[in-house]
Amino acid sequence: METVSDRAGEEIEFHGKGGKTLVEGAYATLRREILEGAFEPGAKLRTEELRARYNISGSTMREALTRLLGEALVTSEGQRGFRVAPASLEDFRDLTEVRKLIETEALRQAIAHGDEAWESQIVASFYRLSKVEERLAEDPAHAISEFEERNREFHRALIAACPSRWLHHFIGLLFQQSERYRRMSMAKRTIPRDVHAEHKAIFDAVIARDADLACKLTADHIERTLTVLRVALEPQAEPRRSKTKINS
Amino acid sequence: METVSDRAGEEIEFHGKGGKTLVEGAYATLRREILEGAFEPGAKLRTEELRARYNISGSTMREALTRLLGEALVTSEGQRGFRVAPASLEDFRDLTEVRKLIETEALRQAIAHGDEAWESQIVASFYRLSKVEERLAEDPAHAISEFEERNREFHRALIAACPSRWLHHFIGLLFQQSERYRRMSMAKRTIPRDVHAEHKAIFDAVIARDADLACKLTADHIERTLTVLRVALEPQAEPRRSKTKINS
DNA sequence: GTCAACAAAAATCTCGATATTTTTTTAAAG
DNA sequence: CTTTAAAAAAATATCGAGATTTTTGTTGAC
Repeated sequence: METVSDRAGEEIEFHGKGGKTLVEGAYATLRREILEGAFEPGAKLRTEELRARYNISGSTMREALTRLLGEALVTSEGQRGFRVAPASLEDFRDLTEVRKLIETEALRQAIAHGDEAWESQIVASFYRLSKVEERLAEDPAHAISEFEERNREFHRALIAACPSRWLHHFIGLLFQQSERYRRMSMAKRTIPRDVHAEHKAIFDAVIARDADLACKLTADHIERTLTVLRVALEPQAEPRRSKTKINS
Repeated sequence: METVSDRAGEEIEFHGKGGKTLVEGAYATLRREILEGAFEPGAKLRTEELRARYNISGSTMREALTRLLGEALVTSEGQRGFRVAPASLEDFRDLTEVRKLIETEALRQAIAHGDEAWESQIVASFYRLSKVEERLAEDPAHAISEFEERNREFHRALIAACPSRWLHHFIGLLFQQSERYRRMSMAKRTIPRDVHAEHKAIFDAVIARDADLACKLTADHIERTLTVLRVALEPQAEPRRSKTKINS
């Protein structure tokens, strides 16, 4: 089992999936670290540095970085290497709008096509999500990653019956992008928010097969994270900066 | 200037862009070759073979392949290499539906936001497209690549005023995916089709800022290529195959 | 002091060879 | 003749070093 050195030189595991290739391991680990904010948006990603961090060779590291390029989590420019994808309120606003458009469409199709197996998967994932939401109030720092996982799983279950592969693909990309901002939003939590109540409302509407209501609630739900982050950023709005880049 | 060996061992140019890296060169060339159908959907892409074809090393070739992975033009599985992304009527049907959803939304936003500069770019690209459409009737085989380029440019110009980066990104991916099918559809041309008239109608509606009409026409325009390909495939529908993979 | 040219350092990109895994072939057994 | 097992071949994945480009630092002229 491979290991990688942590920030100060500790060693953390390479996410013990046996059959995987080194590229896939480095890719998965770096992706998570970017999403969790271990690397600042826009930060330089030196191959030599990362190569050493993950104990792999340069070319292998480049291949892992190139994968993240395809998910828009890193950028690469000509002859001057890779960077973490920049983050901005404007980007998140855009992301949110497109997500509303695509995810509500997928939800509508899922409600139209879904069978009992689909429903039961929603029930199960909603239950699992609810459990971790309780824990989130007590121990936010520790439960947040598990919350993210179950939140993703719940949202995936909702639209699982949508037959469009391309909608699923795009939603996956957008959801992942949102995760980065969502974590920032939770870190700077300013507005009190009953996420569980939102999920419950969506859950009820979907099980009741009320497509219009479910889509409306989902759109509001997606929008709300943007509002929270916007409020968290606006008060300290320095008039000098116009583009409001986000630096964690 | 690098060269690559053609099918029978000839040498063709590496798309003479000077400042590019070898990875970018191989990536761009292979992408075009896949889109043009030089490699069959689902075909194995042996690194050794490609490496020799483009005169680059294995790791560099892998990096180029990984880029195409992010654009869903190739697939990669665990420890068994890369393949050209499969193509199927079902995939094209899905692609078409999603494209209609996203591209009409972008067009609506473009019409709402567009200024005079936007309009003039549309006029220019429509003119350029019209010119090559004339040539297309006489000399299809030779004009097709130029038609594809100008067609892409026209469609891009139409939605250029849409402010959403993510819509642009997805539309770019979907348009590229469609290109592969579009070329198949043109090769097996069965139904007579006045593409120029379709473009003209869209052009007029957009310039008149009639969003509803423009979106309707665009959706029909996108749908029509699907219909053409469907008709071209259905007559020879062998009852044995259920999934109707497309093998050029 | 600022700018430019040049040199040194650092980083990126590329290569060719090796280790590992999968696939094919061959041989043996039931 | 089919199935199983072992060996050989082919293909993938990985490495570490070298070539190329960008960035940083220094010197000298104006």
